[in-house]
Amino acid sequence: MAAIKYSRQREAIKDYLMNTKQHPTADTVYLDIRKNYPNISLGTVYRNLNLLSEQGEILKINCRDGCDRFDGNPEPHYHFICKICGRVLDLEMEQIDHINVIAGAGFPGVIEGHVTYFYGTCSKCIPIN
Amino acid sequence: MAAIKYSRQREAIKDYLMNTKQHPTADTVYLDIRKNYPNISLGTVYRNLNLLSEQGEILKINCRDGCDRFDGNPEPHYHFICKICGRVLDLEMEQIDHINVIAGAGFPGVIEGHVTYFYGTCSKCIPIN
DNA sequence: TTTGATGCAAATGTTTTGCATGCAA
DNA sequence: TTGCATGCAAAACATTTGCATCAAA
Repeated sequence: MAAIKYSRQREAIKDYLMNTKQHPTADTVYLDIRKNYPNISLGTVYRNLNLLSEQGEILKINCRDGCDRFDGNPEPHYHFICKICGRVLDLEMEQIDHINVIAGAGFPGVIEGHVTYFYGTCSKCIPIN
Repeated sequence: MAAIKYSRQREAIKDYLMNTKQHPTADTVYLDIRKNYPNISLGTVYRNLNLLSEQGEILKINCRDGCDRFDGNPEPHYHFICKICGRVLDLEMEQIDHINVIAGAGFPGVIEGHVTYFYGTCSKCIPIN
């Protein structure tokens, strides 16, 4: 197993993610980090985002709008995706692991977890009557 | 709005999906359809898969293994993805729409639905002791 | 000094698209 | 005839990777 060495680029990426409530794409991370590290490459951003999510330090969100998004909060939590503006928001709700039991009833395999996101209209996109 | 005209390619794709329990990728659909329609193009397969799923005649599944999969059964239902072999299986379980209510509590927007899949080990991949 | 990390560019894999032609209505 | 659908190839996109070089340990 390869030892992980410090890199200021990785540190900057983690820092950036921990200080935003947005759920940026890899490209957004790249563009923003580049303001402070003009020489950083997109490959490095991808490599570090993958490394950090494998290490459990960040979350990789598959929101299915074409590209992955990243969340600096590694605690398992649910997300909401606005179908109007596309924003990804954190939801403050309990874990709903009981649905694993529901899914497992009568299923011959082993259910280990679930991936869930909610969609709808966010407060900013609700039309004012 | 453009009228939709019959095409035997689209019919073959829909037929193929309705008669399989697999959840094939676009490329798999293409390769299999090509056995009967050697001249069909991948572009046509993609165009029709998108059209059919927009029409609600099939389901597009974002299983997060890089490419989308398709399901000839358009009724909402849940899927299980085996993390060992990657197979996508249908789950026979009730709709769990109560989780929308849980997610909506205290959330300022409107929750309209959720996307969920379960993962774990399928019966064929459970090691025999 | 050793070895992981970087920057760059090229490659990859999936999906979309432009366009001339084919075919349904 | 009209115009949607097709086949083909090129393009678009997100992501990964090979490699020489840089820097952490």
